[in-house]
Amino acid sequence: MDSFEYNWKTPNESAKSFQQEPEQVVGAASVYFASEEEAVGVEQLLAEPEYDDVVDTLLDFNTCAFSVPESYFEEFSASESVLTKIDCDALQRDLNEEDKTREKYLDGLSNGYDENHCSISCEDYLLDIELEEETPTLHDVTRDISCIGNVNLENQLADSDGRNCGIHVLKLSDASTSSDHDAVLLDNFDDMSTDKLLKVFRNMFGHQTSVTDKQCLKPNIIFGLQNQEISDKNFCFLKSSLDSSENQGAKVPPAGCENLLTASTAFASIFNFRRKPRVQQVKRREHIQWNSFKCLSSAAGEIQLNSPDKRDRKESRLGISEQYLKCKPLQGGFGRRYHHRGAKASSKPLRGGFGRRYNHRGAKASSQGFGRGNFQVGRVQIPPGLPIEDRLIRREGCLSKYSRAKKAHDGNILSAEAQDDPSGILSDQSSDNTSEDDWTIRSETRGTNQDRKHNKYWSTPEVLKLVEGVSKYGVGRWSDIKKMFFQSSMHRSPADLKDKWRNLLRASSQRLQSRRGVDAKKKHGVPSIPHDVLNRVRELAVIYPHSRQRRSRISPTASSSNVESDNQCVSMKG
DNA sequence: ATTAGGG
DNA sequence: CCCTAAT
Repeated sequence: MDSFEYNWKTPNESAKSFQQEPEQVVGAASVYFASEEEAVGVEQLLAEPEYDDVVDTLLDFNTCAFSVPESYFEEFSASESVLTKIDCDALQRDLNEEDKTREKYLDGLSNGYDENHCSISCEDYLLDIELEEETPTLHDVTRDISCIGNVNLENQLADSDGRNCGIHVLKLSDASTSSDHDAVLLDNFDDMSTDKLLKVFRNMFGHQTSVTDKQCLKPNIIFGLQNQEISDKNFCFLKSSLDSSENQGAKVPPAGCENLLTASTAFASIFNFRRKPRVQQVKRREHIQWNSFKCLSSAAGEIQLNSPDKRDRKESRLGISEQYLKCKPLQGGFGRRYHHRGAKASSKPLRGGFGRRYNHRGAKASSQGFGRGNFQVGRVQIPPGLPIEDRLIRREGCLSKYSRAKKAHDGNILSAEAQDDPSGILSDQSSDNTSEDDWTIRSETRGTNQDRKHNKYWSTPEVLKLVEGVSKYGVGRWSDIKKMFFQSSMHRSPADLKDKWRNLLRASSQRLQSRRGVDAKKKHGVPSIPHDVLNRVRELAVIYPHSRQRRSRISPTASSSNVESDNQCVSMKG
């Protein structure tokens, strides 16, 4: 029953509320508040000076997430008088207690979602903030909630005056879920059957309601219409009646709420639940972000507002991200991803530190010829390996012909090099099915991917060579080993040797290789390291327990006879 | 420039 | 595989 997804309450609670008397049903809120009471309740809650910190409590910029514990909702829905009579002490206590468990919520958020709590993404809202300084702050948004509430009040008044709410609802929700292929005409609520109203309600909020009273349904639907209209205005999901004589004063946001569009968009963004499937989530975010951007930009009169096709939109988004955010992660596309690596600009948290970046690393192109350093342009650190065109292009988010050709050329070289090594397994970049959520210019960079040097698995012969080299030179003289045993292979830098040795050590010290791990490797076609090799590694580990520096202090006589010869060999050579 | 060690 | 500090 994904129709409950947008409810404030958990599915269980919602189900429970369905069995209650209609009067007790406050009307489960959807993405938007389903009832005026709830909207006003939130407004009042946030407006209360005692709850000034509520916003801060709920909105944690460090995680870019909005966490609302259940207790709040209970407070919301329990009392008929909504929030004005909430026991302040109780709420405060809840807040305090919640401090402790808040991290748990947030952890849950970062892991996906927590069944018991609504997690709400505010990234879209933050994007809004980023785009325009005059974009409302959260306080503005909360203030504007009253605006939304007032709209409802006004319209209720208008409605009670006998005026019609002439509205054509062209498409209130996803067509696949809508059983109404025809537009629903809400010319007159009073003329509509209860069934029809229920249908409208379901289409609007995505779930059914047990409320059968027309008088209860009407405000909900009106309110939903207003919000939906406001939010999705640009996409014409709903449009005002063509008959202007009929709908005067009925459906338009009242004057003086000019910024309602923006505000409510931001508002809706805040309350955009994260519990939807990922794909939907991405779509929704894209939608909202574009909408927000459009609103803001049109206000600034900067860009034309043609509805973009997908590609244009993407480019625009890139423009936004590059220009305004400057810190969106840029993921490398190689088959196995160890960490998220991001455009290095984000080493410093953006805007007072929301968004902990755990292991986002800079996109690096440290091929051997260029050393391992980066250089920095402004706040953005650019990989040194790229030609200047590409550096600029990364900022612009579009590619010139030249660079395309260049990249293709590089890609050929890369693949040719890969073919050169039959034992190496090509990293398949195509299997990278990361969603469009990442802000990479993947479509452009794919094929070259200089973010990572290579990702060639170590073949058994290579491992043998390494072991041989270590037994000859000892642990730590990686450059020597590289020179002697890996001269031909241009990849495998000394550091790589060192890393591989460390991995070998790790593998060898693992008592019983977990059956699962081995199977997984076999499944992926990765040749597991022969046991005798691992044994040899372990031997060498005993012989050369530490790095070269330390080892030099160990008296050669302390080593076993087997090592003795090796050491002699080393000393003879070096 | 190399290496060790953390990530 | 990348990054940084240390040498």
